Amino acid sequence: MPKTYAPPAGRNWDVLSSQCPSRTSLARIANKWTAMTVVVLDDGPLRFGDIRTALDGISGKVLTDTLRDLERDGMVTRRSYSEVPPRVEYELTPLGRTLQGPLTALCRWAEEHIPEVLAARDAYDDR
Amino acid sequence: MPKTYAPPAGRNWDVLSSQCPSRTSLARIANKWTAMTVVVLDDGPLRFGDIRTALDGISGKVLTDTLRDLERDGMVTRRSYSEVPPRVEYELTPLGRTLQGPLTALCRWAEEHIPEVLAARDAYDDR
DNA sequence: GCCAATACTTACTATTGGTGACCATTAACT
DNA sequence: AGTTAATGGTCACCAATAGTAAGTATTGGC
Repeated sequence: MPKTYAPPAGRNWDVLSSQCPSRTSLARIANKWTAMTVVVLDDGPLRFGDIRTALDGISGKVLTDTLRDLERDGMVTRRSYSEVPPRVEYELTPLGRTLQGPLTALCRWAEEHIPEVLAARDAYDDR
Repeated sequence: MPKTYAPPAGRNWDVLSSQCPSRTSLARIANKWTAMTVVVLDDGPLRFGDIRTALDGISGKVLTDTLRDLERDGMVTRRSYSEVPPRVEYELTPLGRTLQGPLTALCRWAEEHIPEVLAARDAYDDR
């Protein structure tokens, strides 16, 4: 029987409580590389190298770490084919797909509101 | 005349491009403290100390840094009253309020899906 | 004169992010 | 036979960021 989890007795899960495991989970998903990775995995499985290219500027180590963390938390699956050169594909799980809405929204926000943000920064730095 | 910004010629803003300023902005908002701060500022202005209490576990320095960055990017306003002891209130700007939807969704996701995440971690660590 | 209260600084340490070099494997060239 | 290229990593290292703990300024109340 698989283990199931419930919040601490008499409470609900609450990211605002420093003891709550949901806060650790928030820390993982509220991260630029996580957001970009999930967005990029939107159209089906991708190979490691393709993700690396799509995420323009990410280092191999950081991408490995990001994908492993996402895999551990059940958001992506890793499929490795015994070929040479090696081929490894990553794909969102159903759980991972539930993140696409919120994380895509974040990326869009950054793109849509960047003019206001840049203007605000100028104003602040000019004071 | 206030400065206005447009994306690089012939392109749109794109967080996936490492040169695009929207990626810096994504890095700021895709952050656990930013998310929690925006969520907590939902009901009107709050004092520094109240935010600190609500964010259970954040240090003074990190909260100061977070709030200053949000202020610089035009998402919160800081109002300081000349009293002793000092009183400083922080409030979301209209721009900051447009972040509430996406960031509240992230926090909720963390709370709602934490049982699945914990189960996935167990499964991964048991392999 | 001393303490409490608040919103910070400052100096320090720990953790994370990021870089560049290297590795194992085998097909395709020269 | 030796060399090159491709892929998905790892490793040792350095830089940047997050976090900790102590200190500062101000002044009303005791």
